[in-house]
Amino acid sequence: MTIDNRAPHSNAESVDVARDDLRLEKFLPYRLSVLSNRVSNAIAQAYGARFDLTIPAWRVMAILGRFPDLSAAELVEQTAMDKVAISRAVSSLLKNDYITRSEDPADRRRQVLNLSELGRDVYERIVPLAQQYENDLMGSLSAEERQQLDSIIEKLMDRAQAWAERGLID
Amino acid sequence: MTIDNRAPHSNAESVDVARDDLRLEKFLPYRLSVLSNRVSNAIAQAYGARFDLTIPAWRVMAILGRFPDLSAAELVEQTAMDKVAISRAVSSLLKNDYITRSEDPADRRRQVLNLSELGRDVYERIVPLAQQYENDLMGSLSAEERQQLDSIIEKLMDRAQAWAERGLID
DNA sequence: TAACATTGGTTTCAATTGTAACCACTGCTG
DNA sequence: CAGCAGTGGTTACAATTGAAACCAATGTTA
Repeated sequence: MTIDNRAPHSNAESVDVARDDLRLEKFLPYRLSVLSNRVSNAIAQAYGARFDLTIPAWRVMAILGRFPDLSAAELVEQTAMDKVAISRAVSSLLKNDYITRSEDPADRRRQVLNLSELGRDVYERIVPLAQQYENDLMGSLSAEERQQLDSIIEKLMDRAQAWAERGLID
Repeated sequence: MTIDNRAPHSNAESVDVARDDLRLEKFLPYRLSVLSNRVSNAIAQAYGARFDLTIPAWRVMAILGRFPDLSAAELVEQTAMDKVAISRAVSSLLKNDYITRSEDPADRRRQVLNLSELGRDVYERIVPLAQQYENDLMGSLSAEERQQLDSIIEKLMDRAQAWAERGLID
C-alpha cells in the first residue's frame, strides 16, 4: 500500500520527502464515523419526531421488546451503553409511560423493567420503521455484499474491542 | 425498492411469540454506531493524551496537512463537519499554536488557515500513529475484504446521503 | 449608490453527554 | 452481627455539542 500523494505545497523548494500524508477521506475510522452519524441521525429523526424518543431511549425499548424483565445493569450488558445513559433513558421512558418499573423483592436495589402497554404499541410501530430503513440501506448492497459486510464488521469489532481491553497498540 | 427482509430467525428454540422483533445486535445502524465509537475513542485517546487534541481539532489538522491555505468554509466542505465545530476547533488550535490564521486581503471576511511549524511537527508525528491504528484494523481483514469494505461503505454512504437530501423514506 | 440578500465566521444559550461522587442495599468475613 | 467491600442505580457538575442569533464584509439590484 504505497501512496505518494503529495499536496500542492505553497512555498519552499522543499526537499519534500515523499511525505506520508493522511488521506482523511480514505481513513477508515473517519469514514465509519461519518457513515454512522448520517445513518443514525436520519433514523433518529424519523422516530424521534413521531414519538418522543432519543436514541438511547429507543435502544432501551428495542432491548426490552425482545427481553422482558431486565434490570438496568442487564441493559448495560446487552447494549454496551453506559450506566448513566441507561439511567437517563429509563427515567425519560418512565415519564412517557413507555415502560414500567417494579421492585425486585429478592433484591431491593434491583428494579425490573418492562415495556408498558403503550410502550409495546410504540415499539411495534417503530420496529417496521426501523426495518424499513435498514432494508433500504441493505437494498443498496447485493446479497453477497451483505454477508461480507456482516463478517467484516464482526472482525473489525473484535479488533477494536481488543484495543479497549489491552492498552491499545504498544 | 421494497424488500421483504424478515429477520432470518436463525435460532432454534424460541417458540414464543412469532413477533417481528428487532434484533438490535444485528441492526446495521446500531452496529455501525458501536464500531465507530469504539474505534474513534481508542484513537482519540492515543493522540489526545500525547498532544492536546480533540477529534474535530485533529480532523482540521489532517486536512490542513494535505491542503494548505484553506478557509474555515472550505474546511466545512472537506470534512462534512459543522461550521461551529470548525470554528471551535480552529480557535483551540490557534491557542495551541498548531495553526496560523491570516486575513485574505481580497476578501476581508475570509481567513486563511495553515499548519504552523509546530503544527506540522505534531501532524507528522500523529500521521504514523493514526496509520498504525488503521493498519491494525485493516490487518484483521484480507486484501479482498478490504476492497469489499471500501466499496460497501461507498454504497451505504450514498444511500444515507440520499436520505438527508430527499426527505428520508416515504 | 441605497437597499437588501448572501457569505464567512463567531457568540450565545440550551440540550446532551461523560466522569465522578454518591446513597441504599446486599453479602461476605471476622 | 459489626464492619466493610461490592452492586444497583441516581445525582451533580463539567465538558461537548447543536441550533439559532448575530456581526461584519461583500455582492447584487434598481
